[in-house]
Amino acid sequence: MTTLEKTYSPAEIEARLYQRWEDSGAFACGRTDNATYTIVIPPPNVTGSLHMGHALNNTLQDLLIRWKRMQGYDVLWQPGTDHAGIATQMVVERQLGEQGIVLDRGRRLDDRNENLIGREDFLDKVWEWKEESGGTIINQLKRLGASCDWSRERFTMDEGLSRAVLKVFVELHKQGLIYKDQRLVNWDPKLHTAISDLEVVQKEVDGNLWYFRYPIEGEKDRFVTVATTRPETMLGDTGVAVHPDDERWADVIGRNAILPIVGRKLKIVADEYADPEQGSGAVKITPAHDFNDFEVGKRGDLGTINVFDASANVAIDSDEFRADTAADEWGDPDAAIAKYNGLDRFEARKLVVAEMEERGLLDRIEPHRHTVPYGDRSDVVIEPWLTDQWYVDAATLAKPAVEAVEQGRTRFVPENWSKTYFEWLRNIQPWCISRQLWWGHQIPAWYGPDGEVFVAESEQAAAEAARTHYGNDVKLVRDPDVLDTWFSSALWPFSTLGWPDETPELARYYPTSTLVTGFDIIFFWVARMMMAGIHFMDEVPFSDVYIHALVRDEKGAKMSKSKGNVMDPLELIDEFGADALRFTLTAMAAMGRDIKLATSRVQGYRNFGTKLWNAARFCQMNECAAPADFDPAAVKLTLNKWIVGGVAETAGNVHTALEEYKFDQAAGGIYQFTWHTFCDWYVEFAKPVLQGDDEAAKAETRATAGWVLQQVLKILHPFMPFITEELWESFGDGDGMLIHAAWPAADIAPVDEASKAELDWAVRLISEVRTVRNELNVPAGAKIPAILRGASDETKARLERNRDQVLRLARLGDIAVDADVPSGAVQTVIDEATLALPLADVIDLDAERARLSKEIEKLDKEITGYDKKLANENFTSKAPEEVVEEQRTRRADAAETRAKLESALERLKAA
RNA sequence: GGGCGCGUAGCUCAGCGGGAGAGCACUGCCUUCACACGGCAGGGGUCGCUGGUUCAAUCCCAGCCGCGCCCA
Repeated sequence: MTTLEKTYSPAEIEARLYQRWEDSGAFACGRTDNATYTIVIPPPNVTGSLHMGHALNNTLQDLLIRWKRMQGYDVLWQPGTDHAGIATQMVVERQLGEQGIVLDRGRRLDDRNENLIGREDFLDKVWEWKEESGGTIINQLKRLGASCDWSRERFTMDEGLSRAVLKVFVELHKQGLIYKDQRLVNWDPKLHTAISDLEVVQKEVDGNLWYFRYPIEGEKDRFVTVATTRPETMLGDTGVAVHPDDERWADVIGRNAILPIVGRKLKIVADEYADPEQGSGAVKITPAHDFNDFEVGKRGDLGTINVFDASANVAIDSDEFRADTAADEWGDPDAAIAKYNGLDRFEARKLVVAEMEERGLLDRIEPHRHTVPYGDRSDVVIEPWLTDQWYVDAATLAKPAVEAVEQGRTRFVPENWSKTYFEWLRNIQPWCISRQLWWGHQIPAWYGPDGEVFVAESEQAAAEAARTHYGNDVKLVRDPDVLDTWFSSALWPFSTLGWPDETPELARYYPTSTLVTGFDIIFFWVARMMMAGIHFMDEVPFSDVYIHALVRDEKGAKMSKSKGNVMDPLELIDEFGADALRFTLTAMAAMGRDIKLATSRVQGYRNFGTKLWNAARFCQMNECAAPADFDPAAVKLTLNKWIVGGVAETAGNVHTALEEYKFDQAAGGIYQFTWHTFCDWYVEFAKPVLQGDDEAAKAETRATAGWVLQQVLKILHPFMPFITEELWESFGDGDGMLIHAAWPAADIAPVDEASKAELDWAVRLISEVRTVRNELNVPAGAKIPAILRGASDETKARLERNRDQVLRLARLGDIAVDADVPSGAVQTVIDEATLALPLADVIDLDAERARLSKEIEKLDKEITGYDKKLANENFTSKAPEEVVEEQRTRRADAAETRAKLESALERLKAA
C-alpha cells in the first residue's frame, strides 16, 4: 500500500465510497435472517433542500442504522419524500405565473385576461416539476452519508401510497370517523384553501381596540359600547352578548340593539363569554368570522352572516345580509352594500371606522397589542370562514393513541415529551382534512344531482352505490378538494411497506423500531401516525420515539433566511467533510437541549478525523497490522494488556450510551479513547518497543496496535462512516467493507486491572516530571537525570518494566534507584516515592521554593478540609463507613505528600 | 393565562447528594523521525440569588430573579 497523505481529503473519497456502498447493496434490507431494526425517515418535503435540522435528524438515524447493521440486525431505513400539497402547488404556481399562466380555479372574481390552465394540465406540470427538481434533497442526504435503502424509496403520491389513502378515507368514513361538516375553518385568503390549526401561526401585533356605540332599540340616547380589533367584521354582527350576572345590562337582555351602518337588529343575549370586567361588559357577536363568537351564536341562536368572499373581500350583496334590516337614522343596508361590497378587508376597516366616527358612534380608540393568525405558508392574515369541509373525528382516534404511550407500548425519549403529546391529544379538535388545492390526493367522494354523497375507493364503486340509491344511473361529480398532506404522512410507517397489500415487508418490518424526529413535529406527525397505525394495524407504529433538539446558530437564535444566520450543511460538508459535520451534530446532541452550532466546532472535529488518520499513518509506517487470528486475551506486555482492556471498556461505554440514546456521551467516549488514550499514550508508549530490539515484544505490539486501530474504526464507523471505511481499506481485516464488520462487544478483550494501575502510575510519573520541567523552564530537549527514592518493591518493578517508556516520554537521561540526592535537587512526590531531579546548575532556586510552597499550601487547605469533616461526629457516625474511610485515606495521602514536599523544601533551604 | 425547559470556566455545554469536568478560546514552551488540522504544560469557576431538608447540597425541595420554547 502507498503511504497515506498527511491529511485526509474528504471530497474525493466520500463520493467514491458512497457509490461503492450503494452499488454493493450494503444499504438494502433483508441481508440477514436476524431480528429486524427499522426506521422510517421523516419524509422531507419534495420542494425542500437540506438544512441543518435535516442534517441532525438524518445523522442520528444513520448512526443508529449503521450501528444496528454492524450488530447483524436486518436493518431497514425506509426513505422517501412527501408531496407537500400547499408548498409544492405554490412553487409550481409561481413558476407558471412567471410565464403569465394562471390556475383556472373557477373561483376567480376578476376577469383579467390571463392564460388559464386547467386541473389536469396543471397536475401534469407538477409531475414534470417533481421529476426535474423533486430529488434534490435525496441527493443531499446521500452527501451526508445516509445509508437508506434507496431501492425502496417512496413518495406519498405513489400509486401504492395513494391506494392506502383511499382505503383509509373510505373506511374511516364508513366507521363514521370522517364526516362532512359546516364549521368555521382557518381560511387562507391568498391560497384559497382551508388550513389546519397547526398551520396557523399566531403573531403578536400592535393593533387597536375600537370602541363602538350601538344604539338600543326603542330607547333614546341609550347605547351599548362594544370593542373590536376588527371593525370590518361588524358588517356580519348578529348579536350582542352580556354576562348573565351583569346588573348593568339585565334589563336589555332579550331586546335588540341596532347595528349601525347596516340597520340590522341585533339580539342582546346573556352569555358567560362576555367578561363584565372588560370595557362595558358587552361584546358584539360575529358568528361567521370568529371562533368564539361562533359558539356564542350557536348557544344564542343568532344566525351567521358571511361578509367575505374567498379572497377576504367584502361580499355582502346577499339576502342573508339584508335580513332583519331596515333603513333608519342609524344605517341603511342598501347604502352599505353600495359602499362596501367588493372592498378589500383592510380598506373596509378604514371606511367603517370613518363612518362610525361621522355618525358619532365611535366612542374611543385604544392601542392594543394582540395576536393575529397568519398562514404559515402564505403569511397573510387568516380569516375564520364558514365553509363545508371534511373532518376526522380525531378525539376518538386519539384515545388509543394516548393509551399506547401511557402503557409504554411506545415510549418517548426523552420521556418528558410524552407530556406534550398527551396535552395535545387530550384536547384535540376535529381535524379539517380537506384542502382547496389541486395537488394532492383528491377526496374519493362523489355527489349526485341532489347533493347526496357517495364515498368509495373508485368512481365505479361510487357509481354502483349511486345506482342502488337512485335506482338508475345518474351523473356524479367528484369532490374537487384534496386531502391534507399529513393525512397521507400519517400512514407512512405502513403505507411505505406495502399496505393495504399484505406484503412480506409489512409483516416483517411493522411495527418499526425507532422514530427520530424534532419536537416541533410531535403534533403534526407523530401523534397522527400513532392514531393511524393503531387504528389500521392494531399495533403502534414504533416502539421508541427519539425527539431531538432544534439546531440554532451559535448565539442561540433560530436559523432563518430572513435573519441571514443560516448555516448550510452542504457548505460545511464541502469545507470540512461529512464526517466532521456528522460528528459535531452527534457530539452536541445531548438530550433536551438545543444545539448551538459554531463553525469552530465542526473544524475541531475535522481535526479529530485528521488525528485518527495520522494514527493510522503511524501504524502503517511501523508495520502495525493484526493477524487474522489475533487474540487480545493472549497479549503479554502490560502495555498491550492495558490498551486491549481500554478498547473493551470503550466499546461497552459507547454501546451503553447509544442504547440510551445518549449520543453526546457515545461520541465523547470514542473521541476520548481515540485521541487521549490511543494516540496520546499508547502510541507514545509503543514507540520505544517498536524501535527496540526485542522482536517478540515488537511483534506483539505491532499486532496489538493494528488490532486496536481496527476496533477504533469499527466503533467510530457509525459516527464517521467515510474516513473509517477509507482507512478500513488499508487497515481492515480484509474480509469485506467496514459497513458490514461486526460491532465490538464489551467482552471483546479482558480488562486487566493490574496493567491499568501500572500504566496509570507511569502516566502520573511522566506527567509529574513534565510539569516540573515546564515550571522550572528546563529546556525541552535537555535529557536530565533523576533519582527515585523510597519506592516500594512494586514501584521498582514497574519502573523496570517501563523504563524505556518513562525515560523517553519524560525526557530523562537515566533514573537511579535509591542513589544519594545531591543538594539543590528538585524533588517531587509520586505516591509513596520521591523523585529527585538534580538540577542545581539549571534551575532558579527561588522559583523552585515558590513552587514547593504553593504545593504545600494547596495540600494544607485540603488537609484542613478533611480534618474538619472527620472531627464532626455527626459525619463519622451517620455517613456510610466507606465514605468516612475514603476521607481518612485521602487525608493520610495528602499528609504524606505534604511531609515529603516539606522536607524537600528544607533541603533546598539548606542548599 | 396553562405547560415545558434553561441559568456550572471567556464561549458552547456535560455532570448531578460525599474529591468541580470536556471541547473551543486563552498563556508559555516545543518545527522531537504519525499528526502544527500537532505535542507538552498552565491560568481560569462564591456551579443565578435566598431559604429549607441532610452528617454532607452545584446536585433534592420551596421561593425569587433572569432567559427561552410550546399551547390558549
